Parts: sequence; C-alpha cells; structure tokens
Amino acid sequence: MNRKEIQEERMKNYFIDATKEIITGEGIKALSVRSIAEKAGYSFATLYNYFKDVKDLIFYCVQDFSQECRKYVVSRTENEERGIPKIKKIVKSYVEYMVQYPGIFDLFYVEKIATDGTSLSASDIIVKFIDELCEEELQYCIAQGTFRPGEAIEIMSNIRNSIIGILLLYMNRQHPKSYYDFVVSVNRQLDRILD
Amino acid sequence: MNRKEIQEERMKNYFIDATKEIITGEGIKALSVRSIAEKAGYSFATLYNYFKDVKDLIFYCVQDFSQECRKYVVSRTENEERGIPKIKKIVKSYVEYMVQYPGIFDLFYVEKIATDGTSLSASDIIVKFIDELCEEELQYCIAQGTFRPGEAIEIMSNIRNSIIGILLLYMNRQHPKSYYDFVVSVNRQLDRILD
DNA sequence: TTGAATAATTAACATTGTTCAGTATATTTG
DNA sequence: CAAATATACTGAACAATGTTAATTATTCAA
Repeated sequence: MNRKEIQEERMKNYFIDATKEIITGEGIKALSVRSIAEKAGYSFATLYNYFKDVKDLIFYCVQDFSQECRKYVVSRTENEERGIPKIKKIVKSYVEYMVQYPGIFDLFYVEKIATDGTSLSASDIIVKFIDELCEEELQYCIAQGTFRPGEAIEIMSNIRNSIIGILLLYMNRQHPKSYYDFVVSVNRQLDRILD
Repeated sequence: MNRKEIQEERMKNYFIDATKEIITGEGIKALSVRSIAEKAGYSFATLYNYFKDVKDLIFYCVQDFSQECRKYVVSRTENEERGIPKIKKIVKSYVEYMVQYPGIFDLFYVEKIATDGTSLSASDIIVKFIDELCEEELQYCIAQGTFRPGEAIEIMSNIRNSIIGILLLYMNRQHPKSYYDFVVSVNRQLDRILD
C-alpha cells in the first residue's frame, strides 16, 4: 500500500519532470504524449496508467512551476527596499521569469484547460498567483498607511490584469517589437499604477 | 484576368464566410479545414488553391471581425456623452462583443500566428485595435484639457493591457466566476484608471 | 471539337491524443 | 520453490488534425 504509493509517485514524477523539461526547453509546441514518454523512458501508453489524460499531467506542472517561479522571485527581491519598490521588483521578476519560459506563460494563461474538478483548482492557483507573490508586501503597504485596504485590492487587480495583458501582447503578438521597449513599457505601467 | 480575379475573390469569400460562421457559431475549437470546406460546399483540398494554409484563411477573418466589432461599438456608443463617459462605454461595448464571440477573442489574442509578412500586419491590426476605437475620444479629452497628451498615451496603454488581461482571465480561467462579477470588475478597473 | 489550362477532388501522409487487447513482470499463495 | 494471480507496461489501432501530390473534372480558346 505505502510501497505502492511511493512507486506510483516516482513514476508520476518521471513523466512530470520530462514534461517540464520539454516545456522549458523546446517549448509547449514540442509537447506531445509521445515526446514526453520518450524523455521519461516509457511508452506513451504507460502515461495513461498514471494520468487521466495529458491535461491532467500538464497541470501537475503548473504547481511545480509556480513554486519555482516563486523561489526565483523571492531570491531576486529579498534585499529590495520594502513597500512600493519591492512590489515593483516582485512584478518585474515575475515578468522576467515568464519571458524566460514562454511555455510556462502559455500553460498558465493561454492554454485551454478542461473545467472539471482538478483543473478548476489549477485555474485558481494561476489566477491568484501574482496576487500571492505581492500579498505580503501589499499588507505591509496597508500597515504603513501607503494604501487603504479597499484601494489595495483595486491596485492589485490593476497590476495583475495589466501585466497579464502586456505579457500576452508581447509573447503572442510581438508587441512591443523589442524586449527593451517591452521592459520600458512594463516599468511605465507600474509607475503609473503605483505612484 | 479581371473575371478570374472576381471568381477567385468569390471563392475566397465562400471559405472566409464559412470560417466566420463556425467561429461565431460553434467556436474556434470546432474549426477545422474539413469543417470549413464542408460549410463552404467544397472539398478541404480546394481550400489550399486559395489560401496558403489555414492560418492565412483565418486571418482574413480578423479584418472582417474587427470591422464588425467596430460597427457594433459605434452603434452602441454614438449617443453617449462625450469624453470619459464615452471612452468607458466604448471599452465596455468592446468587452461585450468579445464575450459574445469568444472565438474572435481567441483569434485576436490567444491563437498563435505565424510571424511572416501577412500575419505581422494582422498582429498590428489586433494590437492597435482598442486604441483605435478610443482614439477620437481620447483626442477629444486632450483637446478639452482633461488629459495631457503624454498622460493620454499611458492611460490608453493601461486600459488596453488591463482589458485584455481581464478578458483573458475571464475567458480562459473562469475568473471571476460569474458574468456579473466580471462586469463589475471591468467597471471598477475603468473607474480607477479614468477617474 | 479538340487541346491546353485551370479547378476541384480523392487518396495518402504525418502528427496528434486516446483506447484496448495482449504481454511481460511482480507478487501472493499453496 | 512453483503455480496462480494481479499488476505494469507496451504496440497496434483509431479517429481527427493539417497538408501535399496525383488524378479527375471542368472551362475556355483556337
């Protein structure tokens, strides 16, 4: 029973790790049941013994990726001056991470996901992700009197929506054309919203 | 020569119209080379005599849809009080249209498009679309002294990014859960940005 | 009417996700 | 330890996708 669970967990992780490798490496367009299985060292049919379908598998990766992204953001921001500067830095780090791994951005926001039980929680994780990254610092701002509580919610909504929108246009529609212009644009938006 | 062009144009339109019908009707997931051809009354292979590939065909629809959306927005806003109220109403009408036809939203922002010559102009049309809808009214605001010119650009960027972001989360991630909450959220964002 | 050009279609291919029947492996039981 | 059973794994097969090539049907000029 316990042994079985350990083994099953291990097997799942083989497939999950393979999927993550492909997403971060070749990108989501290179992802297929067969490419995953090959990288994991099993037949594509074996995959279906551990996952309901490929979407089920893929959204195990969402949790892993959000953890990794969180770590990245924390490591990049822990020494930042608290308050608004830190919120800005958190968002910028988050954007950096997403630009670095477009496959993860696709997975989080672009890819269609089934609306059954499991994937609904995946949606929840995704939707609240940026908010959670900023949560602590936003509370700090409220405590400092920088924002009123109600105001903070609206500000966070504005940041979340704007950043997802600007990322979508950059990743999917090549706008702005250059990464430099994109970064400038992100900075301006953050300044406008937060200052 | 001239006759040929007319006929070719007609044939293209049969396929374009079929594609548009499917997108607005059954949605983008029902779209396939075969379903388009069937609705157009031809073989799927015939399609390739008139379009380079299916993406080429699909992005003929982008222009048509943006025109239709523009008409919708204009008809819904022509009697609105000028200035900020009209900008708000334009954006809300635009959002209404996109929610009504999720396939068009997908086409505009979500679907990956090839980055060759033709589709680059499609990207341009898409990216500037909301901005163009508001352009006239934004100029009016500047003329009235409501905004400074530089400020207007930033405001428009914020509106564009936020609206695309909030639409993406609603359409692809069911957030907020209900349409009512979604509308409330849109209104709040617009109030925050414009007031 | 016949010959050449053009248009349209059928057949086929390579991928995709998924299922199922069967085989190999592991575990339990006598 | 050997046999029976349960589990894990696999390849073949299916349906649907976009795309191409070869073939058939049609049109139009000489």
